[in-house]
Amino acid sequence: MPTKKQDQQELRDAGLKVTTPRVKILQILEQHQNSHLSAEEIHNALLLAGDDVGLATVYRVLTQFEAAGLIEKHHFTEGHSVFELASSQHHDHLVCTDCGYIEEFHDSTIEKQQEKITKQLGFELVNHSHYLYGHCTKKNCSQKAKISEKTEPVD
Amino acid sequence: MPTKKQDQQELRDAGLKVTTPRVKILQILEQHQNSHLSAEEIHNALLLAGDDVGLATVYRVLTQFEAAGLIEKHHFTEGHSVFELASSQHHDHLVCTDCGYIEEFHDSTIEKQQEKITKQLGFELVNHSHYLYGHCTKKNCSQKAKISEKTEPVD
DNA sequence: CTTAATGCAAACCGTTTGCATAGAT
DNA sequence: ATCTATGCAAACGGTTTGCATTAAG
Repeated sequence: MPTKKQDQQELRDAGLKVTTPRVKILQILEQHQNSHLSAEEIHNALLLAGDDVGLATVYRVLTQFEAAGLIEKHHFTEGHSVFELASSQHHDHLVCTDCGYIEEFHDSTIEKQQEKITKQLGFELVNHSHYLYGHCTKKNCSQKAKISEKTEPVD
Repeated sequence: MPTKKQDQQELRDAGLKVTTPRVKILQILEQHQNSHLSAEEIHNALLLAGDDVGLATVYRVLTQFEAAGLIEKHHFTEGHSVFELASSQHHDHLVCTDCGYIEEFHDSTIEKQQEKITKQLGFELVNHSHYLYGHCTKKNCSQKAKISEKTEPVD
């Protein structure tokens, strides 16, 4: 986990002024390296930690972080953005539609195919978004599913 | 292009009552087979054709069509859904970030890799969403980009 | 005739923005 | 001291919903 000094330097390196909200938000993201947090979740985490940052500021800071390449924004589900610290190695996501569990993957075959397809169709590839949706086999998955099922009995 | 009778039968086969809005919307989608229309674009097309269907109905019908498997919903850009008639063969999309031009592609190597990855990580694959973003080389691409720039004076 | 579909307007919800104030350099 | 960042509340934009009305079977 980076120190506060390191965080401050990271912000400066990204061309951003060091402000309390920016440092706090960066810390939250670092403390949840393996999660994918929404703006509201980050906001709640800040409040829990006793840091009164406005939700609008959270959105503004996240936008700046993304522009600076510090974080990545994803859209696992429609109408809901989540964020994660940009990692050195690119990866895509596998999402369990029952419990929301996220697995990250990197597949060089797919990465190469994407380039190939794009070139073939006369495009220059810049970006991609690739999500796989399915059912995971974690032992606590069905439990979670039951809890979140509001409508019907599971069997 | 299917006849009105065929459209009506298609609706019945999908388990939907035959109503004017549903037939009209199905027709719009058929007339734009190669496009990817937003709810609002469909609504405008209806109005242009002299059919007064409410926007709320357009959304409701599209939701039903999707549930019935008649159409697919896509999210090329955040906060904006587009729809296309479900085609017999699965495909993914390549999007030009300059002019919005969409190219469809199917790649069996990628499809297989997806299954492989999913299985390997202990998931059962149900769905995926895969968008490639880049610059196309159509001769009218840059023009279109200029036209769609809202920031500059039009005259 | 009964039940489901539509139109309208209001609600929704995640996100953005205007403006006055606080804070960083 | 200057200029940018923040907080708040209000606006936004695509989508959904409640309710009275209309149309399908």
